[in-house]
Amino acid sequence: MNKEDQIFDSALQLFTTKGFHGTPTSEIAKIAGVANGTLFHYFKTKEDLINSLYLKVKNELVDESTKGIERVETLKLKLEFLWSKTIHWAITNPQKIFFIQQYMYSPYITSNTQEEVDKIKEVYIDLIKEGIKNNEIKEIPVELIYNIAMQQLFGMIQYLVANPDKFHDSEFMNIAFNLFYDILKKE
Amino acid sequence: MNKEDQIFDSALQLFTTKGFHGTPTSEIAKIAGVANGTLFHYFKTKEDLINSLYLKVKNELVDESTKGIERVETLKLKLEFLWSKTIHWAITNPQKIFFIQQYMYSPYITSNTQEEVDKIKEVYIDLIKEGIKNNEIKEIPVELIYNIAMQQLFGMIQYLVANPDKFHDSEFMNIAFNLFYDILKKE
DNA sequence: ATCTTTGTAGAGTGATTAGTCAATCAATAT
DNA sequence: ATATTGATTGACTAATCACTCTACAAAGAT
Repeated sequence: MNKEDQIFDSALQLFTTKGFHGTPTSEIAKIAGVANGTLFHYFKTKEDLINSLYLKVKNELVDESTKGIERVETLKLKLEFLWSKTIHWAITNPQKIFFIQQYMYSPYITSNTQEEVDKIKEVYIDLIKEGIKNNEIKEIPVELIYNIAMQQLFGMIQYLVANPDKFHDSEFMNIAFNLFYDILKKE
Repeated sequence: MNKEDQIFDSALQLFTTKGFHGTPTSEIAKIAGVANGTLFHYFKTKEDLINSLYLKVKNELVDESTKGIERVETLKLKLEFLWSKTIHWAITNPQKIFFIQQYMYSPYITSNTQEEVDKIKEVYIDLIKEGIKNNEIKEIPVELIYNIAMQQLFGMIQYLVANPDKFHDSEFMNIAFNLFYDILKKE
């Protein structure tokens, strides 16, 4: 693994467990196995590091959850695909989802980064818009549906991280998905 | 206002805009209009301060949203009562809800504080349990329903803070509540 | 072969900060 | 009156930290 990724990994771990200003760059470098100065070769400032990390993790989440979705036919199946892929990614990367939850409202994430993140989420927004147009999703402001659905999904993930056995209970997962789908679908 | 509350106010404002370690205690004291030493008379450490603040704000949220609920008759009306009271409180105290969202997953909040917070939320849990017993709420693990409902509510609040005019659109608010109620209610 | 760019190191620095401390001050009790 | 307790102050300190700087190594480019 290259040094940049080693720094990312180390920063992810430390920022989630000790907070942004609670983590010295020297410790990030140490855990990453590089010199302090090397960190500043790859990232101009500590803020630059956390912003790059946030963007990277968000991108990974979207990429992982949408990879292969074009082969899925109906909207409902697409939503189920996204829903379960996201949960799967979250369960296997609890540190990353925890990082997102912790820093999505943080002042260390600049508005510039937030704008970049907003661009990424267009994939989801487009899907919702299409669903509304085809009369499959409720006619409610897209931003609202997106917010509610995302937050609800986070709530589900939280529960599954605390109760991992449920993740393999397919009956449960089916009910769980419908909890998600029912708020979106037009009856 | 007493000095302790002045410190709380100042800390709330600074922690949300500059982060925990991003805010010097000296600045908290300055904005609060007290001496640096006074802060440490009321709070043993800076961590003690943010934990006390978190507990205080969470308590306020629950108190404000449940005040007067005993006079409401049906479960559905109780839920609507809670839902709209919470939103109202959030809209009039955006700084506080922002603080909660930002620090609920933060490592600065000790597990001790989290336990205290868990005790407070029992009010909501009891209501859900009662609803399940009376066949009015879906038979799904209480923790899950609570998580999902809360997170969804946060999503709604986020949207309303960004679109404040919608808050006075009663038709919209009605649809919005049903978005919340539908995931809970047993059909 | 020589030059240029890029990566890596880690000691050093100037600035900042959480928390202490000794000294008053105010209020209440005895 | 006197003692006791708690409130308040702000200068001080020991430690820490983000970032710089200089030096050197490796790898391409010419």
